[in-house]
Amino acid sequence: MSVTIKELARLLNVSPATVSLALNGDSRVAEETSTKIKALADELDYVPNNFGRGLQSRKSRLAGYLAGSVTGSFFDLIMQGIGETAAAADYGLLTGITRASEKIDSQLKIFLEKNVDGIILSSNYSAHVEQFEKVERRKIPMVFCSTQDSGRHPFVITDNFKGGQLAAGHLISLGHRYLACCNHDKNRLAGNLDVIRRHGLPEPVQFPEGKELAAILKANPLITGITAYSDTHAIKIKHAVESIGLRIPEDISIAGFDDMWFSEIREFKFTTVAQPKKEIGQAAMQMLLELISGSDVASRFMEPALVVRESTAPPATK
Amino acid sequence: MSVTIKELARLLNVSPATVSLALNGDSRVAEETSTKIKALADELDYVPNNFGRGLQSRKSRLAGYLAGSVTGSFFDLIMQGIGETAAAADYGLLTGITRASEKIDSQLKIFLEKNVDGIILSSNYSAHVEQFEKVERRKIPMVFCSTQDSGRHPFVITDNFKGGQLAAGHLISLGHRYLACCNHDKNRLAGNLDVIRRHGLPEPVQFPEGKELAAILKANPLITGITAYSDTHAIKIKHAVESIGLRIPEDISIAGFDDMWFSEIREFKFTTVAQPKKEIGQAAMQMLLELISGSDVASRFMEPALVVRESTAPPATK
DNA sequence: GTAAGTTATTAAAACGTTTTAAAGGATTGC
DNA sequence: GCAATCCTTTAAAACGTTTTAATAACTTAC
Repeated sequence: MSVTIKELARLLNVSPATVSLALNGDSRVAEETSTKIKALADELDYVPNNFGRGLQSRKSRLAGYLAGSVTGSFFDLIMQGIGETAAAADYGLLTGITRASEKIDSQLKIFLEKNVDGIILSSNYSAHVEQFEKVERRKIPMVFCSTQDSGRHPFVITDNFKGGQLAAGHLISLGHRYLACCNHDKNRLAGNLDVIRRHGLPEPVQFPEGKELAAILKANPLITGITAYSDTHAIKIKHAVESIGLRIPEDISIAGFDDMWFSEIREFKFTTVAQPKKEIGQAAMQMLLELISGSDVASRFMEPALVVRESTAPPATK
Repeated sequence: MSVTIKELARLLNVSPATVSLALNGDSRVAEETSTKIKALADELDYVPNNFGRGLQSRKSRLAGYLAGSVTGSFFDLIMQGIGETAAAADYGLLTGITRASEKIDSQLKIFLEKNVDGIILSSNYSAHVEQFEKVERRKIPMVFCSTQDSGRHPFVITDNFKGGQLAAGHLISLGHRYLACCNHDKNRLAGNLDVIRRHGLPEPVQFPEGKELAAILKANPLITGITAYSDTHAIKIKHAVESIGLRIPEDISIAGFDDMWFSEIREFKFTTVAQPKKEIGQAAMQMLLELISGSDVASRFMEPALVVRESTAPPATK
């Protein structure tokens, strides 16, 4: 089959130990021998066998990534960030994309069987924490990516409080005084409220569910600005607004969150708070690697950025 | 660390061989012994070590998946299909999401190191086939998923010819006679042309690039229907159409392809040809498993389905 | 009561790597 | 010239599993 250390050793009349040492750059092996060995390894296209290696080192250089299905480019870019960082560290990324909780179980089983050195979790699995017990019992390092854990594991997440401040702050700076916060992320909402209160503005209407939005807007004609939980959510809000004959941004300004690809197309032109998606993925993997190497790791908050487009404008003078 | 076969053997005063045999359901081991062993394994949460196993079997039960970054839900669902099918067969899915060709190299290297039993390729890497030479030299089974290979490897793909027929056929059945085919997929275009010619209609304008669409529409006022390469592409076409003051579908009908999530929202309501994305992923993994087990595998064409929404309507009577 | 056959178990080798302790050979210091 | 030191190499064990061939303990048949 493929060439092994033993084979290289045989061909060069040295011992397998020497070959292993040389290939791992150990300074004990003579320059000349080392060069010779590396040259042959290169020529014969030697690839270290991960089984033999893992059996010995008890490390797989494999990371698991578990995520619920996520539409849009959000998941895509995070995963790309994770994957590229993993690859740069010679780590493989074992992925399980699924929302169904029975499937999560089987994914975790596979992660264990394949001896992943660590696991990154996106999306919120708090509902089935018991399924992670086995993982925890094995003390496999875990990092939460774009979700916040209850405390046992480090996480990386956009600074949602600051993001909430950016969104509401932008609306306020345009002159809006009566806002509605359509935000079911606690921290984003807190950021909204913080800046609203700082400016001494009236308490905003809150409808985390965003359901009866049209009715609420009708009942509160003073409202001119809305913070949305996400850009996807902003689409629904836009529909609700338009359904009662109001225009964006002339009558109502909407600030989204995430900066998805569609936010910049003509139909939407959403002002939004961009999340550094790829960087989040990179950070998550970086943190996992550190955890694996035994270091302590602190959670990280990533910087959000305001992107102003055309869904926000100064309120009409009434 | 975690419990091993040896440990189980020691605790039960049997040999490791017996434990292994029992756990693998070999009929040679006595019913009673087998039950005892399985019970303890269960209790102590035994997980077979993939290194030991792989070293012996030379199989990793790992599949590689390489894809370019793809926006929207397309990639997402395909990957979910692959992953779930893999998990059901106790296979782990090693993923590399990247477009950059240097990164592809490093991903493939990792696939080799981790001893993947097979590889699924999405998106088109024909540009750097030389990088796959090592993979081919090692005779690692490969399946192309949603791309077509030159012939050496089986693929699974939507029947694009039929999809093209569906799109154009739909426009024709609405009464359109002068079409434009904005389709840079050869087979989809061929499907378009086939049905157009069958109906004896005039040759359509073709602008695979879709660049100067506005100008072309102005120059050809007879055109009332357009087939788009994808739904994403349909957005651009819609913009071009609207930029010269034409309305959809009153003046121009557009048929998309893919059935992405955004195609059904109010701003678009695209009539489109749906691809069975998840099924494509499932089929790809299924095929790979068969290839791994040594069977011969034929390429598969998956059935597209027409989804009629509001971007198409009968042409205005002129 | 022995031979043949059946059933259940096991010892040992193998897979490919890393690592430790030891050994061999050369050089240096005195 | 002998011991101490250094540099390079290696033998051997270990990691956890599977598998093959052998062994042991029983039955059954005659």
